[in-house]
Amino acid sequence: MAITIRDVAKRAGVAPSTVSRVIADNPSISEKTKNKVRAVMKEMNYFPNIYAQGLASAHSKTFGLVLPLATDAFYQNPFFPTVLRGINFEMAKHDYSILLSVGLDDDQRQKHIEKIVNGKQVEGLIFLYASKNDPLLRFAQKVNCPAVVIGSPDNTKVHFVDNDNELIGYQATKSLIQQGCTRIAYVGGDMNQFFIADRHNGYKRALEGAGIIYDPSLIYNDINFLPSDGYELAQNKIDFSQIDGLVISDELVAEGIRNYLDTQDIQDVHLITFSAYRQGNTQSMIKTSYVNLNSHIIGSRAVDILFEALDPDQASTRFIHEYVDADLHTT
Amino acid sequence: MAITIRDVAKRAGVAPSTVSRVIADNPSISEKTKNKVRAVMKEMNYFPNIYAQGLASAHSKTFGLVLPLATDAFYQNPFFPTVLRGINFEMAKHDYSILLSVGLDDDQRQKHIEKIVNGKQVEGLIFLYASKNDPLLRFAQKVNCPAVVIGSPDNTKVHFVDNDNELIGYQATKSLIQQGCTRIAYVGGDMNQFFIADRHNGYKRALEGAGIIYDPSLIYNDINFLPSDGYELAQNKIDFSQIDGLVISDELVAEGIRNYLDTQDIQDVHLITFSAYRQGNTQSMIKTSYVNLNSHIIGSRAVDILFEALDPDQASTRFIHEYVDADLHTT
DNA sequence: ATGAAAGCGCTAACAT
DNA sequence: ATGTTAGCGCTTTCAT
Repeated sequence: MAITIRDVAKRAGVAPSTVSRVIADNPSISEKTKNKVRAVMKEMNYFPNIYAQGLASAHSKTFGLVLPLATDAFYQNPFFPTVLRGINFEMAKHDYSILLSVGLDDDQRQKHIEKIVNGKQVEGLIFLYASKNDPLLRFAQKVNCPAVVIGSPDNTKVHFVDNDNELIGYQATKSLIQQGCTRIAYVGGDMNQFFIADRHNGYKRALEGAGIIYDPSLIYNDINFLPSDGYELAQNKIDFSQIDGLVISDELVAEGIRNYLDTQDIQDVHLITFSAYRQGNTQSMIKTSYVNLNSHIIGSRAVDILFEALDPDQASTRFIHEYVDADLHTT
Repeated sequence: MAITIRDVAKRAGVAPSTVSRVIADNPSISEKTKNKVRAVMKEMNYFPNIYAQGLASAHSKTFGLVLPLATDAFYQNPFFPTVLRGINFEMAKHDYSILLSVGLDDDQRQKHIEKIVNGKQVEGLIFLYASKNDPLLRFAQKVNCPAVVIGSPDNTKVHFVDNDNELIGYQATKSLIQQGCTRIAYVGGDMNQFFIADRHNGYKRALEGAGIIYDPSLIYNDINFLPSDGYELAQNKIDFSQIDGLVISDELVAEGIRNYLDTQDIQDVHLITFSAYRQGNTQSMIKTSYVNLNSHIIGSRAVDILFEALDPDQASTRFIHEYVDADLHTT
């Protein structure tokens, strides 16, 4: 058997509860006692049994992280590790752990979530995606499990954190307009994804604000989120003689498009895209501006919101919808 | 308070221990009793408290997953979600959970691992990367925590699963030779990473076996693992008039190179690369063969090996080094 | 095949 | 400021 709180207490000449209070850094324990107990803990290489703590305190100090299905191209996007870094950062600060939701299909995933939520292994859930009519999210709401979504779900009765996609679509487009562009195309993606639709709406509003007519033939939504997709789109679909600016929703797609333009020596088109973080290492002939999405902040805010939601002071039913600021970088 | 095993027992007219046995599907309980108890569990929406189970049984049914630092380009590689899928699959089968290792630097990560290992929150660790002289791996060994590395670490006293990188480097190169190539370049990466060095060695051996002289000027190792890196390499460094074949260690890099070749209408060069899984959606002018690494199997084998390592029957000290078969696909 | 009872290692009143 | 004590909800001998 491993070494327990009683062993430490005995050796330190105090009661187990005192050791427990030292672990929790309870202010009612004198510094002197704390130091003595801590010395003994170190000396004996004592570590509290997390499951015993969890059982006794009814706090698992763990959040569940719900990922999209592993086949999703999502994982290849810098957004994922960036937001994960933000979550890590905040969780580490609070000394909380992250439990991954396991499962290869919705049914498996739901069973697992059910188990860890009802089994009190997690105190809350972070959804790392927002999809339409998500059964897992519905489940979390049904069992009244605190949850926060990263992205904008089709469900306002839930906490979520996201960029203001309409706004950044607007700002990005406006920035191109201010640089003198008048024929601006938009490369989006699946319009069922809200952030795509929202950025598109912002794009549209910016055009209207500048008195530029919205031309549906300049909208490219039939595309996935990989560089090769952008490359092929640029090669086969886009007529660059017709445009002088391009708003690109996905940064990997933008990379593919930029690659294509470089080879063709097309230089008279402005690009703007949205970036989870700045790599800064791509030298290109093309003028590429970007909107920094500060995705790591999205991650850390999501964690904070979950802590707020856990707070028992918050008797009332309310939902936090938070938008993280993005900042524009023009070149 | 939530509903407990006693509540179920009372309602089912049995002892708590009987309910516990039903949960564990203990064969000494009659089918009749099992059915009755299960019905009551369902009726009362009972879920066992995982922390209470863990405390009483001394089994957390959880493995820790140690990821590389979140800034790593690793996350953008299809390898990551693919191997994660394999891990998921196997863990779900065994009804185990995955706890993520939290922390933004080695020190934080080590503290966290120390806590979850000594605190009995995890029964073993899966390292999702292999780096030289890894302090976290050393730590796991020091505290005698069962661990398995995905990749080939510089440490043979540990379990690991990987592809046989020397062999697949050899096979890939040989395949080009059989297709008639004689001037074959190799695009690798950081030679400090063992899989890069190993694939390179296989490449070298294949050349020697065919009587082709190894030409250091055809080796490109100064490159990162993103499509843009491949693109730039192809554009600025590689003289395609000098070669007729190209072995490319990383599939994203290969994508970038292929993009470049497509734009230049260079078609008289064979490409071969290594792929975590087959996307199959890239139509290119270039002949691209690939070695399917079956990375999802690497993930599931890693989990199985950890279970083996946990098995108390294995009194002896031994280390499993397992190589997952890759298969060659030529076009 | 099932029940009774003793913990697992910790926290949290309640004392003092 | 610290000790005493009674659980937290489950598993697991040991009985029968």
